[in-house]
Amino acid sequence: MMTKAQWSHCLEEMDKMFPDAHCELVHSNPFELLIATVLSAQCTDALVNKVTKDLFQKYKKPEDYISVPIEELQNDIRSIGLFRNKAKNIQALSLMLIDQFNGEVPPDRDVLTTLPGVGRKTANVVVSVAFGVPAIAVDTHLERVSKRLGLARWKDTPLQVEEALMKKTPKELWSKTHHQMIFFGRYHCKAQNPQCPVCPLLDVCREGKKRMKNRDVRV
DNA sequence: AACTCGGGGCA
DNA sequence: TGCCCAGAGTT
Repeated sequence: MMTKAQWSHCLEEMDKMFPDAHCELVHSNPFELLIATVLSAQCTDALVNKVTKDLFQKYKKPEDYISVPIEELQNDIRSIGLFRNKAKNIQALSLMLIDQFNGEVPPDRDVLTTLPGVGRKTANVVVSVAFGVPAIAVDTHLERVSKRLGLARWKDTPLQVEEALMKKTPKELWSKTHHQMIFFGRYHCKAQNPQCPVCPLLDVCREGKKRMKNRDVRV
């Protein structure tokens, strides 16, 4: 397993590679971030941003989302995947915010998870980006990178990966680490054709060294 | 643990 | 045109 010192070195190298890593969802308040993050499940942030530009012009408050027929909301988000589920979740979620939370987004990860369409990953993004709560939102990028580097075991669940990362990372860096790892995973440590031959983390990466030894990697 | 829900992007 | 990408909920 990777040591804390090695992981600290990795974070420094990722910072050099992606100094501008940041949340890519376009939003101006916690409610918009919540909607954008729910929409982002199983699709890219770039795709979500195409939809939310118009969406947030039309829908400002939870009340606005439940004031239209579900077919209309479905149509407004049709170009992203899973739009029927997401439209239903957003209307149910808006109703819950009005009924239980005075129309506000609760700034608590475990409370957010009770909302429909909000799992642990989405809740972690919302509390960390909107409310500054230290959190590491584990998506497929973080999961893959953590397992390749040797920070987590191959059989670990996303929650186990999150716990391993929190254990090895200073708390004040949790939120930043999430964004760095997203960029590193998407553009460098890709699911297909990871850039091991030019990777600055190669000397401490379990999977990278294995791949270089086997030389089945395209350079 | 496996399955389902749906599109866009890209080769 | 077929493969790859990206979470939550249910069984």
